[in-house]
Amino acid sequence: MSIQSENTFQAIISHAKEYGFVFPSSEIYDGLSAVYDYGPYGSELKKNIRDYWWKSMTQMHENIVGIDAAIFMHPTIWKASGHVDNFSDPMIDNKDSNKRYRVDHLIEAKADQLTAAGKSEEAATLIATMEALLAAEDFGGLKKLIEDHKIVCSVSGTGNWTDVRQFNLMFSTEFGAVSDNEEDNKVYLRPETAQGIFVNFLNVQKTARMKIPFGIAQTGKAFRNEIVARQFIFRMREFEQMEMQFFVRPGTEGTWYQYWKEERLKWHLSLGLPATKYRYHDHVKLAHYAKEACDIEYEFPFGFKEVEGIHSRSDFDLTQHQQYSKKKQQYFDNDIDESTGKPYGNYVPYVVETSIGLDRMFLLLLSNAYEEEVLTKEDGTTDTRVVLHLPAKLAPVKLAVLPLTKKDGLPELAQQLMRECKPYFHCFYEEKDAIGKRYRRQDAIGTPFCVTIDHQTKEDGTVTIRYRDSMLQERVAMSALKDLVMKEIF
RNA sequence: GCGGAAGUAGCUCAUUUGGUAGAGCGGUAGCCUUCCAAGCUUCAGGUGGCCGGUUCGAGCCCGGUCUUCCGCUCCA
Repeated sequence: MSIQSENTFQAIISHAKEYGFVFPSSEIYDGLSAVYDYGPYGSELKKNIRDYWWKSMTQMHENIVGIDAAIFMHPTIWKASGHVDNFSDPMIDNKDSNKRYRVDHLIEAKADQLTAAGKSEEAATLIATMEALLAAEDFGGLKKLIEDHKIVCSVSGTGNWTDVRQFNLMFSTEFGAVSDNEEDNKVYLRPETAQGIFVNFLNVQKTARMKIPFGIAQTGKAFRNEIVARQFIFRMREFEQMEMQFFVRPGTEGTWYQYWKEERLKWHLSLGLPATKYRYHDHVKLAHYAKEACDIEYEFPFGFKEVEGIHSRSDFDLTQHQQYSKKKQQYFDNDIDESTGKPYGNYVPYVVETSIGLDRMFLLLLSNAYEEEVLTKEDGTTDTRVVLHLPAKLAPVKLAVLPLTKKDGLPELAQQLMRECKPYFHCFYEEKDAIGKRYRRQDAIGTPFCVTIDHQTKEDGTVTIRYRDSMLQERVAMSALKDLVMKEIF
């Protein structure tokens, strides 16, 4: 029985803070908007998710290898990828309708009106002025131009505008200590990890002697200067991605797209997460690089939201890099094409991408795990416990070792068990407070197994293992414990 | 970015019209107990988000700012 209150999300955020999973960044300085830090248990959980993903990609697929590319990359990469151009347009908002316009679209529409009214000369002047101002990045001038021509919002009909702003979602900084010209030294913090894979495509293919089809996996931080970043760690300005780019022969991308679409959902379900909380969302409107795209969505407390994306990116990225870098990004395919009897030969591979947000996966697990459970005690009274039903293989702490008392040599036996298990998985030792209280503390951080050492342990070498989800207890040999836990977390 | 709401101890919240802040839970140290948050004792923890204004006096009134949540917008 669970209390699914409407404040579940709030409760999860509080719990994450109270038990050392997630803290607001720079909290003693009032925090930094949409930036969060992971605490002792949070960093363990996050690392476990990352490791599980990494292993499922690289270790479990012989044709997938990993890399770890730098966050700084050559500025031209972002021109080639389309990130610079697609987000360099100045925008303006109407304060009454809250509708946002691209400044050039707004002014061009006005020019069209003028032309239609027979004032084509005025229209031409307007366009020329606009282009000069855009080239000079004179945002004040652009706003004035809009106001001077009494351009109004088509929804509200008013000319109540905000200032003109440039919404580039990439963070930039200067590269190198001495700078004569800021633009020359401008570098971006990567807005996605994928490009680090694309630009290393040939390095990896050659050195790891990979044959198509093959994949390159990477986890790492990415940065986006989101206009609105909210919902706890769901949308942050600094976040971590786990991406895999799968390079395939042109013409086979549809099959591989289907394959990874299904494979990735299976990965989620392999963690024991409920299928009913998942759904696919196929994209109708596609990004500039995409051929096919879908999201794997999960039902968070605030609704169905994207956790992972699977995109068929065609040869867009490699072709762009080939063009901008003037280095061929081709692969020679020695396999025989049955229709011609000859090798497939040189081509730019197509790419199917799987891209999952690590922080979103973290929030997903926390949302799924959190429960305020009502317990009915033997005397009929009720009690509640807060428990995180995290998958055992991802839990920050796997085993809590708890001597029933701190006397009679029980701590010594418990320490012996600690020494035995510590090298294999994360253990936690505690002898303070009543046993029930210690169980509850472990429930709150999602520890799947607690072990109690009592007086009987001294006589027959058995201990009590207590399971987090069922709260059931069993007597098992202390010597069997390590293997018992190992079996559950692998 | 626009609109709405909120910010008091680690968490959840009190503090009746302005008079220099309390509780429960949690934490800590110890006693006692020993299989599901028992009890007793000890201690720690807040310049009321921050800055300014009004006032003899501000957690409370006013302005600004930061942060968070909700709706809209955005999300290559």
